[in-house]
Formats: sequence, structure tokens, C-alpha cells
Amino acid sequence: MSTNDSETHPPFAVTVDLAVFTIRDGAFSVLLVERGVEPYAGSWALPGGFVEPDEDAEAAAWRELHEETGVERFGRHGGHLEQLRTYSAPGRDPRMRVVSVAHVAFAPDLPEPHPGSDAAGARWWAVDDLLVRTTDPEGEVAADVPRLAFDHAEILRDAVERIRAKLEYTTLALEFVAEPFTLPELRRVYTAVWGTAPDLGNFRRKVLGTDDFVVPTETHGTPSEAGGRRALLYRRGAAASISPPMLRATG
Amino acid sequence: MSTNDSETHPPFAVTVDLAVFTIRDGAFSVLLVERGVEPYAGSWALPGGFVEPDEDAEAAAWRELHEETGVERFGRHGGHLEQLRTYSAPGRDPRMRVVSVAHVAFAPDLPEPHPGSDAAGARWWAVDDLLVRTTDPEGEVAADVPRLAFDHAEILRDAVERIRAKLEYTTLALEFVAEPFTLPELRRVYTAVWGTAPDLGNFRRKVLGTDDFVVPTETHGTPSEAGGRRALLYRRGAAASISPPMLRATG
DNA sequence: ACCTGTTACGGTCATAATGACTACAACATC
DNA sequence: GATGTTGTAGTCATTATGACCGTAACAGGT
Repeated sequence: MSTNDSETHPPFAVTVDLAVFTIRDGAFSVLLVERGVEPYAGSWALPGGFVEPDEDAEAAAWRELHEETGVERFGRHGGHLEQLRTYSAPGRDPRMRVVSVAHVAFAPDLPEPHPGSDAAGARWWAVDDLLVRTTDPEGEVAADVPRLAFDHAEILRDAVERIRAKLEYTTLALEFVAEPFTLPELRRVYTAVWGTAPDLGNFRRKVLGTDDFVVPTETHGTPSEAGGRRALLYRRGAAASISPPMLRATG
Repeated sequence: MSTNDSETHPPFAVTVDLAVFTIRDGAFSVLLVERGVEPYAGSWALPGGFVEPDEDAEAAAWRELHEETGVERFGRHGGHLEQLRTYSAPGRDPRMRVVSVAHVAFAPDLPEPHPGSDAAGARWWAVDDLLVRTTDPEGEVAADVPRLAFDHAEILRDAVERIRAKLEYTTLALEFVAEPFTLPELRRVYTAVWGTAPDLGNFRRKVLGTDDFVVPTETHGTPSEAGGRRALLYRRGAAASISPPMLRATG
């Protein structure tokens, strides 16, 4: 703000919306709440709420995340929250003029959420199903997969694309796994988010070749139910970016 | 927004701020306005203003851009405007609670701006000077280089980094030049924005090797004052991304 | 103890892309 | 026509990638 100080400044409500992601049973999943009040009562939407007078948008996002999922600020379990972008179309909320600062958050397999005060329900949904439902008119998904309220389908699309892109050139995939973790576990993050599995050997070479991406431990993981050799355990390294980037399937 | 509908929603003012960039005399430059009213009267700031009830943030950004610079929506001269991020710290404006949706815009060498209604002045500043002034306590710059009002120094830093990064993997550099243009002209964009000059031959190889980045014409440019061979003229191609990216100096 | 299926790990090899150069062509000016 | 400047084209070693393959380590059954 800088000019027009003496003019009227129309009042807005400012909210935050959250696209909270995790990997559940190998599926890239997002948290939705079932709205208990109008508008869109009974519909599913991204969790969110109003920004309070004494907090900025990110603090509000953390607070809402806690209220909706019981998640504290992520500890050594990993996890990440960042601003996505702001949605401000005049008609996006039928009640009044609402500007929403959308955020993206994700963490390793989070607990089942418990609905907030005025939400009728809360659960994880597979991202792919939601995207098919909201994009493809006659996509093949389970009948109970919902459409999203407000402009949340657009927010979800943007959030997913942001995460898919950021996996390429940052180490954010680390925030999807709990320490300690194995390389195959980390690879499963990329597989779930991108929908395609990076080559096993090449993935190892890239991750281990990037300085301080992961830090090896001395111990080995527990054998998976399917048997097989036990993988070495790693911890998150301090590196934040990958260069050159690890690109998704070329096509 | 989704939950807590029945609670109070504190009123906010919503503004847009613009970081408008261009290349002037080979220097990466940003537009600032001198504030004519309190707070920060006499200080320099990014142009901006309040969002009106019937427009979204991007429309408000276009409107403010026009009011401040006289620039219409960019025509065949190139140019680009996109949302950067939203700044919402409680104390960022001393008068009241203001949330600002910052935008980044740029275009080929724009005309001299004419100050808006309640701005005392408006002019282009070299980005490097401003960054030195606001970052390095005792940096070596001309004495008249200002500090920025509000949190605009932070916004400027974020905007600059966004543009520098986007030049690597998109064709946005094209929006800094007017058609038709020569490859050396296009290279000067990268040189100005990054502060380092990409190798001449390698730059050619990359640009010409990227499908539909630029489209050659039949004619040649005018000889520069320093003489030398006349470069071939090109037009902007339809390609939007560069892959693999063109990276800045490795160090 | 041995076989079998499964998973992790460590390599190879051709190909693509890059960084650093060098040689040459086309202009202006003296 | 000599000289300086700038654009264009090509070389070559190095790096990174994609697509493999072979082997090691484990579980479970026979």
C-alpha cells in the first residue's frame, strides 16, 4: 500500500486455506473437511479459517492446522508449511468479500484427523481421485469422491503442481518421511507424488551424489513383510536444493 | 475459508504492491514512487494501492500499474505480470491492519513514469543499488539511493529472486525485449538480471537449440554505435519453459 | 541345509548437455 | 586495405543422465 491513503478502503475478510498432504498407504493424499455450516454445508473443502488480528497468515495457517489435525509445529518428524498464493476473485465466497491466502503443508503419515468445531467430518482423500473428479467430467473414480467447495479445486490443483515441481529441485521430499528412513522409503515419496517411479539405481546415485541430501546411519531397517534385503537407514541432511534438478519422466 | 463461519471476522484492508522491472541502459531497474502522504511521506516505496470491491488482486495490480506508469496491458511489446506472494505481518502498516498481495511485473524499456495523484515523484532505480542499500549496512552506493518504506525491501528481495530464478527455466526473458530483437540483446537481459554474462556461444546454442524459444526473421539489426557485424533479428517463440534449465554461473 | 522369491545395492555403457575455447565472417572506421 | 569490434559456427573434454545388469542380503518353505 502506498497511494490513495485518504480514500476509502473497502473492508475484506482475510482467511487462510490449507492443502495438507501426506503419504498414506503409498497414496499421495490431502486432508479435507466436511462443512457443517452454510454455505456449502455437507460439501467437502480444504480446512481453513479467519486470520486473527494479532497474527500473520502463516501463524493463522499453523493454528488452523493444529485445530484441524492436532498436529503441533512439526518436530523431528519432519514436515513443512509454506505459502502458496492468494485467491481473491470477487465472487469466490457467496457471503461477502473474502480473500484467502492459501498454504501448502505436508508431513509424514499423519494421524487420523478429528473434525474441528463446525466441521461435520474430516478425512484423507487420494489426490488423484480428487483431481480426476474435478477435472475430467466422466473420470473413473469411486462414487463417493467429492467435488470441492468454493474455488478449492483450483487451489488444490495449484498446490499439487507446486509440490510436484518442488520435488524436482529441492529436498522437500525429506519432509514426507520420518527419521530414520531408508532410500526405498524416500523413493516411494517421489513415486506417490509424481505418479511415476524413478529408476531405482539412478535415484540412489542422484540422492547419494547430492552433497548432504541424506546422512547415513550405521543401522539397517526392519525387513518389510515381503522379505528381501534390509535397507540402510538415513537421516535428513542439511542440503536444501538439488542441482541439477531431478526431473520427472521425460515423457 | 470454511470453518468458524459464525465467529467474528476482523476487517482488513487489502492492497496490492508492485515490483515493476525493466532494463534501462543495461541496468536491471525497478520503479519506485516517492510517497506524498503519511506514513513514510518523503520515503520511496513500491507503487501500489487498495483493491476495489469489484476486482481481484491481479486486476487491481493492472490498474495500479496503468495509473503509475501509463502502461496499458502489454501489447506486442512484451511484458508480464504475476502474483508474487502475500505479506501480512500485523505491524507492517502503522495505520491499520493491511494485507498486501505483492505482484511482479516487467517489460522492455518502459517510458519515464509520471507520479500518481498522491505521489511526490516516480522514477527508475538500479536494483543492485537498492539491494546494497537495504542489505549491506555500509555498502558502496550513491548517497541518494533510498531505503524503502514499510516492508518493501523484503518484497523487493523476494521479487528479484523470483525473476532471477524464473529466467533459468522459463522464457520470461523474452518479455524484457521488444520485437524484433537480436540474440545479443536477449543475452543482455540475462546479463543485467543475473549480474553475470552467460558465455556467448553457449547462450546461442541453448536458445537456438530450445524448440520455438525464438523465431528467426530474414532481416538484420542496425549496426550498434561500436560497429561490428549486424546480428540477425528474431521474434518471440511460443515456448514457455526451458528444459533442462539454463543455469546461472556455477560459482 | 538348500532352494526360491524378493528387495537392496553396486556397477556398466551409450547418449545428451554443458563449460571453456578457438577460428572465422561481417561490419564500421581510419 | 588495415584495424578493431561484434556476431556466428564449431571443437573437445567433462559431467549427468537413462537404461540396463549382476550380485548381495534377507525371509520362508521344503
